[in-house]
Amino acid sequence: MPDDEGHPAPEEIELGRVLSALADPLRRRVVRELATGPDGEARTCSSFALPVSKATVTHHFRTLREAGLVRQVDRGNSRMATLRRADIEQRFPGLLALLTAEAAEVTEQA
Amino acid sequence: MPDDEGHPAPEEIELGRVLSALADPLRRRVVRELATGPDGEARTCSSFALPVSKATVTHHFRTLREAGLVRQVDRGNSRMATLRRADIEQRFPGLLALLTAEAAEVTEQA
DNA sequence: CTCAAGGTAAGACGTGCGTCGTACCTTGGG
DNA sequence: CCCAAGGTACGACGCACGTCTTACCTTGAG
Repeated sequence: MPDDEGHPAPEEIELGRVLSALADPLRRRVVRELATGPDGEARTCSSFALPVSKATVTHHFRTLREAGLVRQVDRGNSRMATLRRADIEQRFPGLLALLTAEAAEVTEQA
Repeated sequence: MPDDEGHPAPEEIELGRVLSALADPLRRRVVRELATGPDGEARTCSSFALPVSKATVTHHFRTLREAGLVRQVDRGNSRMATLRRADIEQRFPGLLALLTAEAAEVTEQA
């Protein structure tokens, strides 16, 4: 298992940390976008166009990574982030569905 | 609908507020105990024996109430708290199960 | 009636978190 | 080779949150 810097093992993922991570709207938005997209999708941090500075983006992704929600792997120039869908689903079944449901709400509020 | 002081309507319950409320271990413990117990169970704030002062207990229950997780009704001398199980389940299906699952973990960690 | 018990309100205090700017590192593209 | 682009590290700042103490209110019990 190479390069697991700050990535908790599946059984080490704690509910408290996950909930704290998801309490922030920006982080929830990241997870939501990843959960809505195809499985295994890898995106760069900057591709989410969060309305904050680079440093803050790094901070949020570290929080998501240390909570066990996202996996980050170096890919040359940039760092790709993927949703740990299976791990999350196994540990907290239905959690991701709650987030995507919120997305639907926001969308249909027109 | 009498005495809805600070109790959001079912459709007003926001995921962000709920997650923030559940990010605190003490509040999670309260909801967990209520979720584990029988439906409609009403308990006083003090019956949870939280390791904090009375004022802090009041603060936590206000947070839970304003998030829409708990309903508080005056009953003479004290104030009874009940879990809004149906509302939560309708709005965020599976959420309570995640909390009770955490309880199982903590229990079986012997 | 009187009082203890349960809760609340208001204010204070420390810590944590979200945010930023700056400096720095790495790497692929020209 | 060189540089812009993507990220990170560090330090700072402000605000929100968890906590407490104190004072106060309400109500059932004796």
